[in-house]
Amino acid sequence: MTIHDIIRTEIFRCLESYGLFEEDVKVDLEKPRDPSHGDLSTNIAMATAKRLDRKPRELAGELAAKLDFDHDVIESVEIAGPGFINFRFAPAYQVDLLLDLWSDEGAILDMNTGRGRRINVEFISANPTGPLNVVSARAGAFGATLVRLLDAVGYDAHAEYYVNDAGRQVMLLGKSLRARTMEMLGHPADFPEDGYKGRYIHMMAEELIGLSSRAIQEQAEVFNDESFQRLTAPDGNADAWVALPEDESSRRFSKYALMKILTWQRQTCRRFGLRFDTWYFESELHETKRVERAHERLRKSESVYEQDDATWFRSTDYGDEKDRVIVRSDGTPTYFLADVAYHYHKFQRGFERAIDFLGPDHHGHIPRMRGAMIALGVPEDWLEVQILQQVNFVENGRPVDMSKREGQFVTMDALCDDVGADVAKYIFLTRKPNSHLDFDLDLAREQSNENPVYYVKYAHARICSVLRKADEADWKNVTPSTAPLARLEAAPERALIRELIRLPEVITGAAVAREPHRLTTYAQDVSGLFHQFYHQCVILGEDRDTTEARLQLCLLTRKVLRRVLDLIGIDAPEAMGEKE
RNA sequence: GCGCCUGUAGCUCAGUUGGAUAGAGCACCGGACUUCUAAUCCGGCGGUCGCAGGUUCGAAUCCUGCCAGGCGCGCCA
Repeated sequence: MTIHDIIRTEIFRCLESYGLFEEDVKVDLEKPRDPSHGDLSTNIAMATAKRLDRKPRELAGELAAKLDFDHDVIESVEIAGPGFINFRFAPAYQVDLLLDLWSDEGAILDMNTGRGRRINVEFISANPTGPLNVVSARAGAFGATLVRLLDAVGYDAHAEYYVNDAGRQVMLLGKSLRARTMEMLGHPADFPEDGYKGRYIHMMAEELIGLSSRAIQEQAEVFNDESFQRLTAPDGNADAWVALPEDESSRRFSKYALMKILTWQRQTCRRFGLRFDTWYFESELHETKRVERAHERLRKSESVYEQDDATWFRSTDYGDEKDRVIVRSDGTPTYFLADVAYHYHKFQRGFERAIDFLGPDHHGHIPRMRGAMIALGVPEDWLEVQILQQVNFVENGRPVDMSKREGQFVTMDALCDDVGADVAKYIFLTRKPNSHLDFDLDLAREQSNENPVYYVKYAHARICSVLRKADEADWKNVTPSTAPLARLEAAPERALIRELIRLPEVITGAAVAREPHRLTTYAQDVSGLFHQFYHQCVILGEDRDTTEARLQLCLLTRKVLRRVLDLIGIDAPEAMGEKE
């Protein structure tokens, strides 16, 4: 029985004498933001006053007098403000919570909301037509942290990256590379209209020209280790491809470009600390006939019709603005149909839920995709879409153009070079998913020493330092335990403890609400309270009992910070390096 | 025109899902290093929560209407 249950039960017992029962009223318990208002608070008196024709504050006083609790759990019950009833936990109860935190078993017990259910989280899924940009970086920070959060609360979360390797964009990429290569080889070549003009195409062409067909095959060998087996290098080399008929030539260049770009993208991801359980290739959907089968299954749902030689899905039945083509009049399937097949396969793979992180330019896809899933017989709430709003980067006081085609954009690698992966991840996770964010690159660079992330890292390093000093002073094998922790009564100590025991609630809340940014807010709060505690309370002091208790508090704080930084995906340093 | 998102301190953003006196960081002003690391701490300055109504004991939070900004409305992906 949690403390919430204990309090609720007791409130309901008292309410019976007013003729109110559990089915009549909802008892909300919440944590007051002001610590002087206690640890939990209820508005029950205000919520029922009207119905009982009473004054809220008077009713609160009456109820408070009737409530009877074990003093080892609830220390006091007070009324305040317009009619709040505030509960203050007994120190012994808080110590129990702290010790739960120390033993992983206890903490996990509280976090068992996932019950092992499989959940698929798809993020980034950038077109393989250029280096990953900062929008992908934001998605990476969110997606990876959400996966860790879901795992932390007992889900079996799966990180997935969808590779659109079958579309026209990849062909266009190949044609762009072909044109650049031919240019460099002194052949006249028309650069495709809307082709990719980025510098990376030049770099790729330059590198390619010197390569033998054997060297190209060797480049593909790096894929043997992971889930990239689908990728193979094209036969031959640049000289040979240029001599081929245009179609076949473009195909070879596309294949090569795809291989190179995915290699880059994966490297960038690794550098950013991102790991994917699956890289799912669109081409596989076509080869395995899943696209066709999805088509047929949709057809059976009777929400498909023919018009103007094309096949349409009646997505307006599901709230879409207009119906969508799934097979073009030339007989080829649309991207949408492949995407439907992909998501349906996700469902078939046994995930009880799928979360997609999408950019704001894709929000229009939600109704049609949801509709298609429902038409295929997938539960309505199976697909969950999180829209990550655009990142607007500002450099030299000007917005940075993000178009890949024009080749002017901030890459994820450049971001790592500038501010470091840790700082970038942390900053992305200080914003909630649907906030539009302006990221001033110049400021991020300049401020890298004044950045909030260092505040948190420093708190951790500071604890490590104190603990090293303690070790030298012969405090070995300190472990949190009941009696010393119960001695912590100074205000800064109580405030820190109060915050630490929120950990399970913060993790659960962040996971359930899909709001990883709550972690950075929490890390900031814990760090701040630790810094205050550090300044106001001498840890390694004269009194051995006090020292022991405070060292235990340090250990607990460090554990909490580590856990949170781990979830955010950044390093918890033992010591801070020299300031630049 | 329709749809989605956003509007909170000079700037960048939080605000525990409707609670009590709206909070951080940066910037600015003033203090604290002979000390367990000052990448820290303490104090100050700074607000018609875009505007106007509504819902109720109570609204930054919910509903409606405006205003402003971003994005989307292809047999592209």
